[in-house]
Amino acid sequence: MAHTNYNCNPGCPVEAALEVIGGKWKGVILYHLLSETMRFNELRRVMPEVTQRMLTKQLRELEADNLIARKVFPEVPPKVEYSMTEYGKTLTPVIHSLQQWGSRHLEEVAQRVADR
Amino acid sequence: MAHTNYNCNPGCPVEAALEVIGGKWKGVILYHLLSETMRFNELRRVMPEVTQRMLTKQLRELEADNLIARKVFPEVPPKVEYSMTEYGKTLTPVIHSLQQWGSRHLEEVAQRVADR
DNA sequence: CTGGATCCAACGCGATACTG
DNA sequence: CAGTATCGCGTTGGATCCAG
Repeated sequence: MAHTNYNCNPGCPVEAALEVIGGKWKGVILYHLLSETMRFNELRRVMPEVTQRMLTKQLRELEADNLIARKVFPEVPPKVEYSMTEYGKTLTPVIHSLQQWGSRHLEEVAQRVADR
Repeated sequence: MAHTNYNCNPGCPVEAALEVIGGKWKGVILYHLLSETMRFNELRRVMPEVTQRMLTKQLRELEADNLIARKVFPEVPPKVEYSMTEYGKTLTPVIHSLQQWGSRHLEEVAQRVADR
């Protein structure tokens, strides 16, 4: 289910992975959903700078790729929960290493600023 | 767990990481450069679908973020080598996990197709 | 609350031509 | 070989309104 152009030397693993999780906000979405199931507006709250339109779009794509599950509760007011699928959970090492590196990177950048 | 920064903004580690390596082709570029130093046209060859313009741009950004080094040889014809910086090499776990997951994902997708 | 539909500006990106 | 410059279009994505 390619959303960006699929045009790889057939079988580059990194390209294949980025094809699926390389969307602008997908990494962050997966990061949050790995820690807990969340509703639509909960996701908006932890990612304030993502517009509703974009959040919806990225969620749909992740769902189409079978990484997350969308569960609608037939209630009023509506309630929709997003959670990782079993397949999506296999991304744990990827997101985890991203988080680890990001943490150290934030320190690194802060250090560079402090040095000035 | 007790110290995880739940509220993502600002300073979400995953966002910070994606900020730097989330560019459309950066993951693939880093993947290749982690295995070996390469010249400009060598990179083009292993990533045929990336235009020259985009490759140049992404390389410049990675260089600005101190992840890769650009070494110009004052020769005719020109020769420019791109390599990982020491800091860039700290991305090894990230790229590695991406590659691992991508490999299994390719098998998964092939399996889905075979099932039909 | 959880979206879908529409309009429109911004710019990412490709194509092409040119240069040291 | 390794870029830079310019043009132009198509997509992205924000803002807004509407709906179940």
